[in-house]
Amino acid sequence: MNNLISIKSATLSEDIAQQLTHAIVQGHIPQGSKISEPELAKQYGVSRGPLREAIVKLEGLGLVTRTANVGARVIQLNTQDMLDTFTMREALEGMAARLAATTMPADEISSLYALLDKHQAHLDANQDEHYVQQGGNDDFHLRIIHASGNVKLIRLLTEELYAVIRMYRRHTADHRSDPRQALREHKAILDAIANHEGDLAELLMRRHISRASQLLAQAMHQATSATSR
Amino acid sequence: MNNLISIKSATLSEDIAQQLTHAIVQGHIPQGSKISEPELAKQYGVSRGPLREAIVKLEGLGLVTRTANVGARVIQLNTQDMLDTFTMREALEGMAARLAATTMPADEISSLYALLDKHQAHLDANQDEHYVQQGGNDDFHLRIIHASGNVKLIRLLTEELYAVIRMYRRHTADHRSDPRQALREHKAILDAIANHEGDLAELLMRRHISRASQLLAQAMHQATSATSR
DNA sequence: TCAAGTCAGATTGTCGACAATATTGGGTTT
DNA sequence: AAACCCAATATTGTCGACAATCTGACTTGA
Repeated sequence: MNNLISIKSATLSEDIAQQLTHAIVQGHIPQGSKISEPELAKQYGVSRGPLREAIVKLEGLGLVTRTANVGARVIQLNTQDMLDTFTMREALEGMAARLAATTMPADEISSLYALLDKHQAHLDANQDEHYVQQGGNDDFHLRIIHASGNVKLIRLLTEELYAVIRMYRRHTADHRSDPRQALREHKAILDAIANHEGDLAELLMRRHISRASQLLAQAMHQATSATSR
Repeated sequence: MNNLISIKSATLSEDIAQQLTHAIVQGHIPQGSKISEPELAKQYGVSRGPLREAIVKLEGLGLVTRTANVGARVIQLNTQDMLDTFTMREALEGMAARLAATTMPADEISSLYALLDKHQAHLDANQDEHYVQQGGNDDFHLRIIHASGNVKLIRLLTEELYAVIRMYRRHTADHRSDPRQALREHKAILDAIANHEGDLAELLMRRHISRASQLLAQAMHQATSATSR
């Protein structure tokens, strides 16, 4: 198995951590599976030292759980954890939207309006197919977060929490019932930010995320009841 | 130098991580100082392996920053980072208070009222000296957080963020201008929770933390301008 | 038949040594 | 005197080997 993405980092352990994160988020390493240090070390062609460091980092990201003398396991997504995570996200991204309403520069606002137009055009041209914007510069949520200007908040959301959030969003994308509704909500949030209405921006962002989590919970519930049948 | 607290963990690296965290939060290892792996390894009587693992964990906690091929440094507290951190805390603990308003059981509520009475009595008996409640079971904020029932939120606040928050609170405690005001605010928050008023509980918790951060910012500003004089 | 105990195999935790990179101090040049 | 270069030194990154612990199958006895 070869690594599709191979950005040379300064240190092996960083490399491995990135590759492992990608592999887990994309589902190449299945949920709940055990992480075998000797096996992965051989696979990536490194010794166990850097690999262990990478695993410790993944534990910090909440992608694996470690038990002493037993080893690491990839987390298993489940509805309750998802709801808990999205509640946190609601609080944090809500705050980010509030802050963005006072700090976002005018040109970034217009740039975001352009982005939403692009999304709109994509929906029109592709029979409402969901626009894949995972993590890239076209990710509306990431743009808002960065506009908050709060370094700590940005770091927490984009570096520590977003790996797990992305895993859940991968599911959302498949089961999203109405991408146009999401786009409308994005537009409303951006309007509030453009008008410097922090309270409103926060409220709308919260509702937007809350709604997404409810849709996702439904989808996950259906999925589990289907497999258990 | 001996370790005051020595709770035997299953693994050395956990031990070291805990001891280092304590040492940094308590200021035994000064801010901004470099972490020398050989030195600390000798000091704690372990090899560099587990020590490095501990450092990686501390990096995840935001207590140190690491640079490839250079090493780790203890973070340096400064006003901007503090404000950023407390803004996050505002969002998260505000949410915790909101959740607690619907999930906190009646006996825990009475127990918390008793705790506040105890704090009141302490203030009456000790000429308004600030009651030290760092991290223990008498910590009002921690009790609220746990009452939220959101596992992810609890983990984030108590395990990942609280180390840094405690470092800042250590300063607050010294410069707290009016502990009775803080107590009044705690009481108001608890009242809102007891009445199951989630909106109000969140609002009050946010104001409470915001006020604390402003006081702390003032204190830190005075401290820096004093030393630079 | 089943439960408890035992033992081999495999995996994780820890260590000491080597390689790669950064830091330093002295010396040289302009 | 200041700036630059280079070598010596120290520190971090990586590796392979050993020790401690867990896992699972087999044996044994009730």
